[in-house]
Amino acid sequence: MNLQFFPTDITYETNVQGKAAILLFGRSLSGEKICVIDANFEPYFYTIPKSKEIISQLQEKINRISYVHDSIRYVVTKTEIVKKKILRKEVEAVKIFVNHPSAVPELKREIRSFDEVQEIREADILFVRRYCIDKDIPLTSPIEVEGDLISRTDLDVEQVIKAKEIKKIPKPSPNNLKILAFDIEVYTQEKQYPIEKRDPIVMVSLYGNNFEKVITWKKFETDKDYIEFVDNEAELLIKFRDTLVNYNPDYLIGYFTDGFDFPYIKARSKINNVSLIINGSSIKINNKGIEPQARVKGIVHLDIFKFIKNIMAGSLRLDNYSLNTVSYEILKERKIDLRADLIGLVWDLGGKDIEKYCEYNLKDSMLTYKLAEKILPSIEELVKLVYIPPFDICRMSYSQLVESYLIKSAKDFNELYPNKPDRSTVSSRKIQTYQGGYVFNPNPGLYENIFVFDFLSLYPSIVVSHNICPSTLQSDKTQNSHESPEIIENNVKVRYYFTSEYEGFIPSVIKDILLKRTKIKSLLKQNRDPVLESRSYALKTIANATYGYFAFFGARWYSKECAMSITAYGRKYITEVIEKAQKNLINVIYSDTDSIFITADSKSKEFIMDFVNQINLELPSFMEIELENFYPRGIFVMKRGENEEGAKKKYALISEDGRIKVRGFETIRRDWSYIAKETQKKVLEIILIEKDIDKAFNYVRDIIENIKNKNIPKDLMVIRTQLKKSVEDYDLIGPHVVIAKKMLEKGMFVGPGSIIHYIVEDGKGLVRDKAILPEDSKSYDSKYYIENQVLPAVDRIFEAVGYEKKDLTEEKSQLKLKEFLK
DNA sequence: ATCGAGCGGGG
DNA sequence: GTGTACGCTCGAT
Repeated sequence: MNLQFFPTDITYETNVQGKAAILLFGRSLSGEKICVIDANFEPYFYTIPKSKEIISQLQEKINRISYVHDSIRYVVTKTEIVKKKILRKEVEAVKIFVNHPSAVPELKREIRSFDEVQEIREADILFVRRYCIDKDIPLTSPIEVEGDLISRTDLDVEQVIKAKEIKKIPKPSPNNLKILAFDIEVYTQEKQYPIEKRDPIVMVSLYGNNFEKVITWKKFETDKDYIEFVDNEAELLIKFRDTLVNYNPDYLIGYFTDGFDFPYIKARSKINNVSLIINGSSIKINNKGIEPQARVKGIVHLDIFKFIKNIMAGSLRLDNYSLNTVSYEILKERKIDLRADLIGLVWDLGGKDIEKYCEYNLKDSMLTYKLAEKILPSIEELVKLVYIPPFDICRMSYSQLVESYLIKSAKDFNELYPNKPDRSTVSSRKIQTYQGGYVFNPNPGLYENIFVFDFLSLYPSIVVSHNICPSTLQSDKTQNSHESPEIIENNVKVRYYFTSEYEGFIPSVIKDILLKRTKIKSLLKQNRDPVLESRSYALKTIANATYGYFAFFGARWYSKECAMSITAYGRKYITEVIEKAQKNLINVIYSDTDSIFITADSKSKEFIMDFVNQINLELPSFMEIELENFYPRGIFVMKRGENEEGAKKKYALISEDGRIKVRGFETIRRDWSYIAKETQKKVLEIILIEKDIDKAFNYVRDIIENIKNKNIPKDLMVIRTQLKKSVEDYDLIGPHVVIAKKMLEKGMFVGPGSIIHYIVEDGKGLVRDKAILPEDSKSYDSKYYIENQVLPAVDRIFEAVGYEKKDLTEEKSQLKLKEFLK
């Protein structure tokens, strides 16, 4: 039979012959959920001999490899001698085919030890990724399969096809993929976070196209027909699984579901002794790295928080990335305002109030669904560009995206992609520093009418126009080579040279991206098209990350010389713009790498936009500056001349709609006391909204006075820290560990995950010696709260507007204020 | 100065 | 899973 479908998820299994077979899950054009199994693909990798002459000898030796380990056979099935390129130079390599993906790491170790071998290449690409690239199958775009229907009772799909042949349909068409969003609510004690071992899941919501459901296990009177009651948590879990499989979405969307919901569901399933099998497999939490990932076989689980945080945060510039904040920014819609830590109370009380939490639960899923509708097209465009499955694209960082795109592109250039750097290389790269982007530090202070411009394609266009690439870097200057601006390296002035004889691998990849984007943008000028907008976004995302990639310590195509040359050109271009602005009497207050902040002063918005348009006409092709936003007021706290590497960039801006954007102030964290967080927030508000520095100053002095006189309620003095492991496992005893021990002695429940609340009391010694349970505390250490909490949160702000730290603490220093106001 | 530990997101 | 894992800040030592 012959079938067209949109593949969404890819994995592999080992069949009865001991061979790997690819499983492609997806949706047919007629809307059925299907699985295509393709056993016609073999793993392979390359080795490069020390010299050309011994290549046949090496090939012979490799052909004979075969061994058994733990009763698994690892065999070289075939070898070929092939011509490849490394940084544009031709090499001969042995292409080694093996019987199974797991044979690759085994056999590569063996072959690497041969005397004839220079190095191993391309032995670390995932089998499924290799398949997508070699067979030219980008997921989510239409595929045609020729094959036979087979029966697979373990798979929750409508059809399973064993593929004979599979190929991409070149004509793009919009997909018909189904989205379902979900969210759980967990029994929570007041002012605490839930603990897996103790607190059950009380409800779960699911939201799709014309589909809404909340499952909960405590009955109450309700006329909401989306609420479904079950008897207990175990049934809730089973109902969740069944609802999911019945709806059978292609994408299952959540918000921080990798880090919270799925690990929680998994843990509670174990406690309730229920197994949630989907497509013959349980939910897998990959916990090996720092951040867990939750995988459901055959359904693409996307934690959109990851994509927002890793990829979109740079352009969103929000001060936190909670569902509420992000929804408000993107959808202009907020969460229902309910305290999540009171669920436990309401649940125990029972009755109609639980309904409010059902609505709250559903709203979270709905917001997540709506965010996915906005974001998914961009993820899908990246999937088609980079040839990585949506599951991985959603969780990738910028550098991984760029690297994956380069690996995919390497095939078109017959390039062998480089190996990853080893540990020692990584650590030596980490300590390397060099001149970065140009930073124009402002004089600290309060500014009005601020325009922010971004110099977006600055670095990618430099890469293209000056052919900057590890493959074009020359040891000496030659005729017609590109010469970088002067760079200071280890106190010596140097320049780098890049050949113009041929186009480098990376510049031509980036040029292709920029050309495609230019074409799309001109189409977009005629007609608005959400798909093209997403494509443009995807192209921009990759292009803008190239510079950072050259300088990233883990990069395969790392090049300090390239990175330095790019920033050197960048400094040249951005300082030229700054100089032109100043010639036009436009006041530049701040600039960092690729953004420029100016104040309008008496200039009209038209004047400034005209200036920007003029700059864009003069800039080389692809380069342009765009208006990022306008801010009526902003406060900058760094000093001009304080331009050393890594200097913290701190500023706060208020936009026309009254929202405050904060950069570089770190007090949104849980482990600061409320008094510190509140004071900082208030100070920024008074300065930015009320424009009253005087008032802000006196506000802080009052707070400090009140702390000294012990007039602050002790609730505001509480510091919260989470216990991450059992108390006996700690080597380093911090204040929260001491308190946890005390709580255990008192017979209170404390375990990994508990939030420990404490107050720092008067006394001698370390902070931990002074830490005390809030209910036992009679007073608090004023000095600690003033000097370690409140002042660090606000002192730089006041320095920016002309005060010193001591002005805040010393008795009566109104003089300074008067001086400043003159 | 170095190192362990927690934060974020989630409830 | 043909694999690797964040970047920063504070307190203790």
